[in-house]
Amino acid sequence: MRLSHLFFATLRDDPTEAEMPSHRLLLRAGYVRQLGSGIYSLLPLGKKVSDRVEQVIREEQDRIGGQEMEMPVVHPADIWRASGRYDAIGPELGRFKDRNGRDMVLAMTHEEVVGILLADIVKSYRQLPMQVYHFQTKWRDEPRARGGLIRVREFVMKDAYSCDLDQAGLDASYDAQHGAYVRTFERLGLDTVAVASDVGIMGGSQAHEFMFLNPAGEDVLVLCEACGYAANRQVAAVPRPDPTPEEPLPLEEVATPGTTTIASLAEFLGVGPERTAKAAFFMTGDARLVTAIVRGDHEVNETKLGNAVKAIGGMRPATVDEIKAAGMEPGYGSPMGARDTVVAVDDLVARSANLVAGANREGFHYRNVNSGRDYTPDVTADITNAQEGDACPVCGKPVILRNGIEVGNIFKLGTKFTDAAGATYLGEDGQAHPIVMGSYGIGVGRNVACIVEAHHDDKGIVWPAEVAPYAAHLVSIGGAKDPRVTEIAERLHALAQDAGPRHEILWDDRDESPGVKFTDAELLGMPWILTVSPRSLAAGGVEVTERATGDRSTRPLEEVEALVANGFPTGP
RNA sequence: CGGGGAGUGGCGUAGUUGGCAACGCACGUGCUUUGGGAGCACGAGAUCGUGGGUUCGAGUCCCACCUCCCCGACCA
Repeated sequence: MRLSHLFFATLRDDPTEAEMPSHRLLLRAGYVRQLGSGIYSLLPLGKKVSDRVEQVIREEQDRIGGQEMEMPVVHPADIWRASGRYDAIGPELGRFKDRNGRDMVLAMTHEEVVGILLADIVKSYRQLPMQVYHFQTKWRDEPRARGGLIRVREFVMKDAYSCDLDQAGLDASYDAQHGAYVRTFERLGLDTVAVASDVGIMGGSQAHEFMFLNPAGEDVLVLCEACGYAANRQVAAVPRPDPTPEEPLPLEEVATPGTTTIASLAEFLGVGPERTAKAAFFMTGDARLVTAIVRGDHEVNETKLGNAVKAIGGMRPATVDEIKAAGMEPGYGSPMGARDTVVAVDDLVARSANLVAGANREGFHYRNVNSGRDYTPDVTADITNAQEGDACPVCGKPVILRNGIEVGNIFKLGTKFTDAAGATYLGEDGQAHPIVMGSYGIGVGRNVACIVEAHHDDKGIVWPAEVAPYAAHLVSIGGAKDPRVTEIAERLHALAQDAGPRHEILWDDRDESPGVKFTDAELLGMPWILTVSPRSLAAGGVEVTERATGDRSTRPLEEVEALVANGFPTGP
């Protein structure tokens, strides 16, 4: 490809809206352009990288027997009603009417369609197990897009669906996908860790997220370096030892003016935060006020809390008015004397005696509050976040906390969607059985962004060879002075073209100064930079520079021709 | 949706007490230049996010709205 004809433009200045390196570099180097919040065009370079990433995913899916297909972006709303998700999912599901006034949906995932296809096509146990996948555009009207390609509203996802006879079959498919994901991310140059995760809107019994460790990650991971335990903090259950036992003491009201935070309360009373209980208030999607009680030295984990109280339609922080309507005082709140609220108590609080808790009266707290005696929990469960240094639930060593970006996930779905679609098979026993499904997603664009996060330096992108849009970047200098330069560049360019798509190189044939060309070559990030100039010819050939290391050497023309035709060495 | 910030040629910005919209880069033409973001000359390009209002006069002041970014509640 000749750079003079490439539909792209590099930017000298950083766009102000781009904060993450991947966002900044993909914009500056001309891989993507933004159309709206969370909506991006892939320019030719970006499309090439995306295709290369897809190809890696495709090869690993095919390796475990996945069959590529393609399902529609637009679905009749009825199939989402049948699965219950039309109502269960909020505004992130895109909805519209067609010209006949029928409700339609922009797909955010494809379990419903797979279920319907299974009901149509699979009749016998002989047709299973089976896996299908596709690369398809998803629309998810996220509350907030961020980080360029990291979190967008429209994106291409590889979603795969395993279809098995029974739970044991699902377990095997799940393990196969797990292995495929490990190989996929390794080939993409992404260090990932698979963490146990919440099942969320998918339902089902087990799920893992593949996390790329990055400080800008939106998820917090609980990791044990000693034994390899890894879980999303949303679900990480770390054991908390029993507090020292004490006899319950009589309740005692104390004036604590101006102590609306645990820090100020603990300081005022001269006790540690672990001697206090704090209340947090949430309103569920099904309009229940939840009062969550955790110890002052912990924080509420909304995922655990939502699961514990079986919140339908999610949860949001409650408003001051909602809290007061239940008879509680924000800042001095506790379940004592409260009405019309679901009281969820952390099991550590339930085991801790004589805590300080709010008196539901401004400026007052109670000492010696005991769960069960002074108020009655509706639910007692682990509803707090794991913290750095907590004991690993497997080996007991201290855990560490890290941020991660979810680059893929795997879910054991079960029969939720096949039940909704009536997808059954006739078993050897002559009876109808529901098909057991799993679902497996990888966001292509997010992976592109994460690869840049992992592979860049202060000059630009450094693509791993596996996903680079071109095998090499050819810089020709001084063609006007020495006709051999253009001649050789033409020859290398043609040679690469004939060698096939994976060997294609990008030739900067523009009439630009050497500085501009070198700078752009480093910004664009092809793994190899070839320089042909009167100087390189005088030195005996073509200069070959490895982008990642900066190692450069001048090689005889024949040697460079062989590299271009047969492939460059892959990294160390 | 809550909090914070920003909208001025393609990109990055300046714009004073309200008084001719400016600068760098990029872009076009010509000449020079060619191993690390070249030089000179000429040139094109903006209804200053939108709609109201105040005023002789609004990029600037007031009101409303829209969009985008960042931090929180959701997910690949």
